[in-house]
Amino acid sequence: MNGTAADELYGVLQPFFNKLEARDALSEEEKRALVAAARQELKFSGGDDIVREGERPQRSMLLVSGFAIRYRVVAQGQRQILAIHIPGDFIDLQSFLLKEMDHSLAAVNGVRIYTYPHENLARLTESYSHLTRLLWLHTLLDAASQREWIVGLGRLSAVSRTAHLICEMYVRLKTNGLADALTFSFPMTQAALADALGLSTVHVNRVLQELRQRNLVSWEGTQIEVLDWDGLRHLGEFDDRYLHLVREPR
Amino acid sequence: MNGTAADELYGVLQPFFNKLEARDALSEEEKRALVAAARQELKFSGGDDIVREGERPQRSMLLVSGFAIRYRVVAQGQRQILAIHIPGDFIDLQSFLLKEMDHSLAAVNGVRIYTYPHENLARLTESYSHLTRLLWLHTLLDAASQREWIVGLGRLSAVSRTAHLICEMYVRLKTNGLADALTFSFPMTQAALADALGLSTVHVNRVLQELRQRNLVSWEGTQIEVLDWDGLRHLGEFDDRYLHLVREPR
DNA sequence: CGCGCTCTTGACGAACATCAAGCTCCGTGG
DNA sequence: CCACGGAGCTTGATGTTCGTCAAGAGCGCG
Repeated sequence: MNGTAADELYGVLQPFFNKLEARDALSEEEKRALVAAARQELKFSGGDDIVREGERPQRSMLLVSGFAIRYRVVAQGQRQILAIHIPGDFIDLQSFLLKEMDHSLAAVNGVRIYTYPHENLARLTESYSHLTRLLWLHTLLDAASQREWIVGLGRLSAVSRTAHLICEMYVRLKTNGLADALTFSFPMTQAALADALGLSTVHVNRVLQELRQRNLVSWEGTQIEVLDWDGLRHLGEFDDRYLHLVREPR
Repeated sequence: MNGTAADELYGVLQPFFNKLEARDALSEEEKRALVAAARQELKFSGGDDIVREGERPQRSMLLVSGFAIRYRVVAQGQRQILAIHIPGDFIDLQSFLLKEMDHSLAAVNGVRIYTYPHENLARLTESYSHLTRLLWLHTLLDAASQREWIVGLGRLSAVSRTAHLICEMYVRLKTNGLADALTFSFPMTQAALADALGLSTVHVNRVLQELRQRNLVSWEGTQIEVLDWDGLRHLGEFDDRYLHLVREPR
């Protein structure tokens, strides 16, 4: 990759660097190694599958623009979304070590992705032990979010669960440098949201009405504005501890 | 640690080695490194907390006997179990990189644990890159189970979810070398099971009655026998792909 | 012997799903 | 410019799965 392309990539990876730097220092050398290990860019349209369950991808993917989801489909055809990814997220870092996909990945809207061949990742783990730990950490943050979803699905009401999700999306977007004030763009439909929250679309609709009625959020089209952060946080029992937003040596 | 103690430890770690060797080859040198990095043994009784949310442990813990759970408690005082751990599981490997606990760990019955100081783990990641990847893999397997729980909680009925859990416990125990035929010991009460499945104890009781009535499992005290593996697997939509039981280079 | 823990059972209620229909908005083609 | 169609959102009526409450039975343990 030549100088100009590398410079451009450096800028595009900023949300990813923000995400890591919110948890630990990242040296210039490490950033350059991450830029150098990236390969070609991919684009997908909303609704497209990016990788499917059962496949054995030879590369991992870093989302640089748009939203993506992980999901599984159960016997009766219902879908359960496992994670919602935003720019700066490595959406497929698992596959580096798990090899076979145990779930699928899809684009929510138009997305741009940079790919990291598994052999490049393996080389990074041979030479950069601190960076390796940061990539490992990245997958642990995914796992922490998943635990939070388990708590929500198992023990919170539909309204609380929804409030929690909005809180999580806001804080994660802000961490990656993609939200300011209390407004952000969120391109999921109510049907997709239902698949994330383990609800029916009808019920999601009623839950959103309740959130609006309580003056907690305004949600128009793909634009969300949090009107009452403390109220929303309290309703969703949201505590950002599980996002581990402490910059310290790891 | 002297020779005799190391030899004993080598034997005690067998379930852990089994777990890793079900996914990749583990060299003698790597095993010796794992033995050498272990420090003192801890014991807890059933019901004891092992680590609590908010703490910053300086070491990770490998479970060598007994069962342990991760859990969180929500505002109304209800508990949600996030994972059930068996001998051979590293129950607290996250804390090596996440630093602060975002959930608690408790012993289900009497447990024995070996500790790995974080500095020892850091040293392993500096010198043994393949072993590092295997430890990373270990946390990815936890995450894969969590995704499966999300699917169950979001989209499966109470009976299916329960059937799925029994299937998972059996396969994991067998992988670690702790179950033969279709029988295994499972020390969780129905109340604890309810906290794992996101149900009430009353409903768990009725679900278990249904599983018995359908001749899928026999469950007496802490002893479970799977009577109809295919029936149970089908009911729980269980597919062991997510456990990644393929021995291949990682 | 009595206490506490676990399991069990029945009656009732709440939170959600399902079904069905109509609505709004927006892009597309004639 | 308007008709058309589809996707997403909204609403009402009804049904089901599960929770809650309450009580009792069995059993191990001190």
